[in-house]
Amino acid sequence: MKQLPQGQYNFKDTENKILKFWYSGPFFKPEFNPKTRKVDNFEEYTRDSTPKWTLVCPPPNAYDRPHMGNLSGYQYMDAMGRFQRMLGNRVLLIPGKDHAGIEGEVSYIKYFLEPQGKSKFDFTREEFFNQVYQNQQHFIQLIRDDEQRVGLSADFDRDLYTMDPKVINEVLSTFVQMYKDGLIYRGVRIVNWDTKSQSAISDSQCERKKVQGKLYYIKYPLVSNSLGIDHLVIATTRPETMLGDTGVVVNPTDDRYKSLVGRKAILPIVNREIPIITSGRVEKDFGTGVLKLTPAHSSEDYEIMLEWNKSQEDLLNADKVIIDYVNIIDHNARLCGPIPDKYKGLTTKEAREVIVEDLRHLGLLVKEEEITQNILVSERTGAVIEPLMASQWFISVSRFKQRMLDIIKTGELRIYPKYAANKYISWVTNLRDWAISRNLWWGYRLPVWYRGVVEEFIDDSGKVRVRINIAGDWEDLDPNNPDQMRVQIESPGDGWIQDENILDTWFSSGQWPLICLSTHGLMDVAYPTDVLVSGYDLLIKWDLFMILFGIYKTNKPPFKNLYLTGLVKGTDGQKMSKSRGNFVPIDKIIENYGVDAFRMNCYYQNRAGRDYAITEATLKTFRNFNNKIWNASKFVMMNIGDLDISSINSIKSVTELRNRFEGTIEFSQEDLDMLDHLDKLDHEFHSSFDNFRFGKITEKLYASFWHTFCDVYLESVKSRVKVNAENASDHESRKAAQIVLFYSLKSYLKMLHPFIPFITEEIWQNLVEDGKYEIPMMYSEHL
RNA sequence: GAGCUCAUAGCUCAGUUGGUUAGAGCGCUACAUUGACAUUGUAGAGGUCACUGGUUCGAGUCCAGUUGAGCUCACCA
Repeated sequence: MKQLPQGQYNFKDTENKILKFWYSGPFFKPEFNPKTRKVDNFEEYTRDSTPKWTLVCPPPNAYDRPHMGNLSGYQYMDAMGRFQRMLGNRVLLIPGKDHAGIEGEVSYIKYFLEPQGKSKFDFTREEFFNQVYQNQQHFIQLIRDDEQRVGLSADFDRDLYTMDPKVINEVLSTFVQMYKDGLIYRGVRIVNWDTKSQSAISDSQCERKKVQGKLYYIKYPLVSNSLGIDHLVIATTRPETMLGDTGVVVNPTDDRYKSLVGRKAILPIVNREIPIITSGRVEKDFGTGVLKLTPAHSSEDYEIMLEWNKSQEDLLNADKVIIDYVNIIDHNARLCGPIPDKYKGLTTKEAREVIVEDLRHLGLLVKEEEITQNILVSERTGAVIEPLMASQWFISVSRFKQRMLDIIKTGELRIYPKYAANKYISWVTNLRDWAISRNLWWGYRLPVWYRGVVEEFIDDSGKVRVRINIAGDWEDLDPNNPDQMRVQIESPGDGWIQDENILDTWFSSGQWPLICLSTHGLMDVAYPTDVLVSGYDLLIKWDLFMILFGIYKTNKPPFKNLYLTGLVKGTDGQKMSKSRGNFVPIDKIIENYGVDAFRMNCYYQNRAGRDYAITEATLKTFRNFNNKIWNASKFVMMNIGDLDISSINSIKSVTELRNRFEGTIEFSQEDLDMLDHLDKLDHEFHSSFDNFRFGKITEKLYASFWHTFCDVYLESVKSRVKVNAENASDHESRKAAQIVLFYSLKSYLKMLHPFIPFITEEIWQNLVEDGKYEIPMMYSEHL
């Protein structure tokens, strides 16, 4: 047995050495066969009856080095991967890199173009695309280095980039197929319009922001006087949108207004007659209990319109009151449509002032109130969202909802922590058709072709219309007419123009597990994958869309277990970010404390869904722990040099150990206590991986190694192993202690390895492998 | 407004289906050690388990309510 060098544990040199060793062979490939120590071919690997265990790593954004959330997430994936390998399973962790759509484009412009005083419009679309592509290639190498550095045992030969041509082709094929299946359509619908990026964005890309606003009370006259009432007062924070009102809504149970339902009001300024309808969505207690209905510029009003029109379907034609929309805001947030000329072209902000002033002159402004409101802003650009009607591409989600809910009930998908399933269920239940086109350059361009120039415009009645110019003539675009529009990957030929938009990031990343597996021919072998690890903030974004696409393509979720990690907090307990200055850079962590200490910090006392902090105090604790492991191992190895380990090396359980030496070696009580303790710990170790309780088991391992093994057992056997065995009983007592020391240390190394692989590998190679470094310890024997 | 999570030592947190005297790390105090390890050891101080009720032989744990914190969602236009 080799002896460990004196002194403190040198994590820097050791970790570099171990990294070199791991990457000196094909050890992280599932084709690696520990029995033959050779790489099987793909066929042998897929046909082998050994259980497969597969995990797709969430691809970090390729415009920067991985952040702390990425790096700590890897630790869970890697611990599970190593554990599964130790069980003897064929393990594949598939790494990837994400082009990051809107963020990729925005960050490239911000960090590379703006410093040169340029914008993307200084280049052609192709030039810009190639620049971003090249730039991300550079980062991909840096990211891969970081991933390897923190010990991620992924198969980097299978590293996949979302802008890889194979990936692009598969993403676009899905689009074409879903279009054929009637699940993707081009339609006019209300969207969240980001005026800054000039693009629609999905609900999950918006966030709420509290602002101080004003609530304006406005008189709407009635068409005829009734029971002494000649007007209604409505309250609104957005008076400028009144030009697009197509109705007035009250709660059906509101006695104040019951008699007015079915009659008409006159919309001031434009003098349009609009019906008074009802909806349970209207709050009686807010404002005056009367809502002005602007379906084109409020998603709530849009829903009320749809519900109302649905309720009218069964009525006789004469009794029907159908509500339509009037769109009066264009893509630049300026007024347009069937409105008086004086308002046309004003921004919504300018229009608000003018209209309030005009209402005041008309004597229709009753009062103004200060109010705190939650307005919708774009998560990425920060721009205020302008809800408006637009012709966009949508995915129809209704067909997936039931199945997406069922997989929770049937247990086909398990979410950790369990309570997060509630959030998933409520999001799926309320999922609306998903707008997937984005007005950007960096991403997958829609595989949609038009026979001529296509133009979206708002007509004189406030309707959004799309027209196409074929051979000089404008006609309305009919998406079902193949002479006007086709959905396919290749251009149909000369004269066909490709849609300018790109696909939403989640459209591609939602297919990620499917694409990773199919690209590598692994759908039959590894789908659904075993676990997906993501931050809980991605549950309603990425995770949800992956499940949607998984169900679309296979009727199964793409993973059996979803482990949601907490978010990483900084030294001050706040969410970690560079701008807050509570950020410990990974380079500094590795330099000062080592990767193993960082990894322990990620697991220790942590649970699914709970935020946790990476702090220097904790890192120091685990650096000290590693040093303790090092010194204890050194002590054990110094004292068992004359023990023939070959006879005990293959022993795998405490029971087996005791049977082997039954009648030949008499273990003392302290030996037996130690062995019992290890036996229990080993059970907990296994069950903690079944239950994803990493915090618990690392805490136990830490306490057990330090306090039970070092402080109690090691201290108690010192005199026994040091004695010069002159008489037979001393000699036997010494041998018993040596056996327990060896077995204990080996057990601890195995149980600690998934979490702190570097130091355990180094000690293992010397303790068990005689310093050979031929095969990683996770393969050298099964648990 | 709704939902979720949480409230345990100075700080960060464990405490699995209720069961002796409530635990760990860091920090603090005293002492020790040339030892495998000062990145150490031994001992110690420090808690009304947010509050109030209830169930129970027994509650940090279960139930109801109150207060406070955080997160998420949302139809207060």
